[in-house]
Amino acid sequence: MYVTASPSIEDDVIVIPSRKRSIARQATVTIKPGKHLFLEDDPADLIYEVASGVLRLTRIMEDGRRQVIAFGYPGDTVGFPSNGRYHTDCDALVPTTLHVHRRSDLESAKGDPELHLRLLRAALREISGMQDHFMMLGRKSSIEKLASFLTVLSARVGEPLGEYTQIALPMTRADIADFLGLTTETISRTFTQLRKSQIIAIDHVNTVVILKPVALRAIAQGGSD
Amino acid sequence: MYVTASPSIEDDVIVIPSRKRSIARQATVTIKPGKHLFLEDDPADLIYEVASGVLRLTRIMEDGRRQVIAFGYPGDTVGFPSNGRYHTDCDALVPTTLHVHRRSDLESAKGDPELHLRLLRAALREISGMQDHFMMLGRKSSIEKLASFLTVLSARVGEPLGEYTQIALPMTRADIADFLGLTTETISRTFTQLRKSQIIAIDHVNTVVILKPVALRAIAQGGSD
DNA sequence: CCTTCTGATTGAGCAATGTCAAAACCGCTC
DNA sequence: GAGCGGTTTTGACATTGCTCAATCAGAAGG
Repeated sequence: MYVTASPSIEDDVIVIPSRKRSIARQATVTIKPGKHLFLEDDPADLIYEVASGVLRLTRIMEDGRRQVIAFGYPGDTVGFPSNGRYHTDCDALVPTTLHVHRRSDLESAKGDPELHLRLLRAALREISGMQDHFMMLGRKSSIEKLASFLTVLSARVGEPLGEYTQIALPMTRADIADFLGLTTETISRTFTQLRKSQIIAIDHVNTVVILKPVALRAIAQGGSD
Repeated sequence: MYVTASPSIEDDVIVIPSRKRSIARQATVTIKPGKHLFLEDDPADLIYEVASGVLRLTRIMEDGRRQVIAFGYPGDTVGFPSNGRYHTDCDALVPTTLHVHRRSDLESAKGDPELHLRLLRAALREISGMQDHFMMLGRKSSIEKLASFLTVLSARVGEPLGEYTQIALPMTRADIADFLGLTTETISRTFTQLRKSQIIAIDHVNTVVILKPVALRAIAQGGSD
């Protein structure tokens, strides 16, 4: 089903012992675009915190249908295990650096309680975010989905550009489609629709400027009736 | 937007100090059908483990669109907080008993590490389950969604009935629809379709018998091409 | 037993989104 | 700067699932 020749972490990733001596086992990793950090069903020995860059977490059905579970931005924790295994594939969209934690340190009762608590908080944040995503996947129209996506990204990683906010999109239209449960064609058409109504401008294919954030948010929440 | 006259827990729920003295603060609660355990944005002081019964976790948009986030069956943990608040409404479909934990005990670093770890495990299990649900919401057809739903329920709470498996459905068609991102009409039509192809039998509206579990699973995973 | 109410089913038509195909665009390499 | 491969955009058409509406079924109460 899935790629079975699981690459060892070492193939793709450079592990650098961290300078920080306060937390003994912490280390830093860098990963190049397109390279996998882990695959579904790999034993989940390591848990990662994104320090810089963007990750893509995906699941794939036997017939090739794909769902992008999440994009991992700085501050996000990825690699939550279940039954000791990863439950998504994970690769990098851009050069990405990560902090690494050994699962055994975090999950066992004897580990650093501070770290322990951080993992729990991250998991709870993750659950909350996923619940938002449910509403989006299950109940929103294509334009509401895309508007929601851009609104969230804007708040999270938007950069001021004059009086507007600019967003870099390191993922393809197909990635966005698989994240929102749509097709690339629908994503493309919906971008065009938002552009024509002057709510966004598309500078480059991968660079969006939000011209009317209020209107965008209104659409995201279904206020376009 | 949401019901603002938040009922205090005491209105709906009877808290009984637990007999188990080993875990000081644990208590048991019972809740009647239709009664709310908590509402979205309530301060999340308590975390619950379902002991018996079924809960429904929902989120509602301003315009009334609803997403059922999950059904809480025995063994499930509900009430994961984020920023100290609940992020869904939660009510009971049938009489339900729950074990109660104070959040402060679980989340702070000083709480019982054993319990602490159980909460983390529950959160990780939750994340894993939600990831499955993403694929379902984003990428499956209506019949695949319903087949997946019945397959999961069958494994989780199916009861043998002769050589077949019977499933009780304490939720309405509308609940199933809002769980799967469909409408009641589509759910109804899809049930009919599965019944006519002899894969399930509908004994009572709320009681389904799985006649061909293999076929059902095949449909659930997209094997109906 | 009859009425009533709510939820479930079925039908007909429609709208949103998917599919298939072609064209345009962008970044590379030669 | 011409050619190439992959991505994006656009168009025409098909299909899935939704909307609106009618009917049906089952539970509760008089």
